[in-house]
Amino acid sequence: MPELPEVETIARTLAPDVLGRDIARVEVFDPAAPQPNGATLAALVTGRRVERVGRRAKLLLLFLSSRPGGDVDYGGAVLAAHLRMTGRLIILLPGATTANTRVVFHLSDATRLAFADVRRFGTLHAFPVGVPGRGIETWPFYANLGPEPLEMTAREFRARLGGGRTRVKARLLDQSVIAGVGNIYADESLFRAGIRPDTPVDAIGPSGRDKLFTALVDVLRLAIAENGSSIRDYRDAHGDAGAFQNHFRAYGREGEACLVCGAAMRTMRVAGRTSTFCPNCQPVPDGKTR
DNA sequence: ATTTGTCCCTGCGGGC
DNA sequence: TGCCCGCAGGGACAAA
Repeated sequence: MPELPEVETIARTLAPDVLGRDIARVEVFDPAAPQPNGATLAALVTGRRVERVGRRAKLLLLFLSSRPGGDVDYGGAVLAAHLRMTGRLIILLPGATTANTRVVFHLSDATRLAFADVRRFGTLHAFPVGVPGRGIETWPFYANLGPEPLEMTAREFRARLGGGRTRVKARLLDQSVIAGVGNIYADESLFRAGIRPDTPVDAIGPSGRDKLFTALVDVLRLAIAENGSSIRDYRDAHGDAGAFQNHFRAYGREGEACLVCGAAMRTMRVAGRTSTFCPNCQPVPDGKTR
């Protein structure tokens, strides 16, 4: 579930509770969560200090300090969490527990950071910094990520959308093209741009691409400002829901009236995902759309 | 070379 | 009321 705005929100709400603390102990309840395994991950992160909290695509990143005095000072480590569909990163208050806890990081001041995940699709990866061949840049998923949509130019977006008969929504969801866009924000930006999800990218001209880029950036910024979208599982690091679901114009509105023209919203399957659109405001392209 | 389908896993809501 | 089916925000992989 968590897409770019949700992970961004988690990073922001997590930072005050973890920055400057050391990771004292890692408690693994589900051996499948840490990659490649709990012992390796724990060895990489234990004893390090959280120096920065960041996000790349849908990955939540904890940048950890070097470990002077250790056997080998690797110059730091990076912990990367991917929450997939139902993962959560939650700061546990003293005595509190949370359901479906898979890993708990015990920090130096008794702060506990829990990684919980009902469906267990989420993963945790840890990488050393400064060790050739072992850094996060060697992780194919990470290495292949496209640029951040909020850090790219319209010109770059127009080019990266590419050509061919690939459907535009599939291209938007391709993390190697643009990083961090998922089903919700793809549908929302296509609706705002007036482009059907199954439009071949070939049929979208420069002005259509600019419109789509503007819509995407707007939607992502608004969603970040609203602390993300909480459909069911998503919560920030303190367990609070986001509010952007109250601003959806397309996602989840099948059968409801289009907020622009009143037509009944419809769904279709694109790139293996349900896609909601307005048959009137997002028409089938007649050749080259401008 | 792309692109679609299947699978990972659990829970929930709708339909019967 | 209760059961069953389909579907859910993502991505890896196999196969067409």
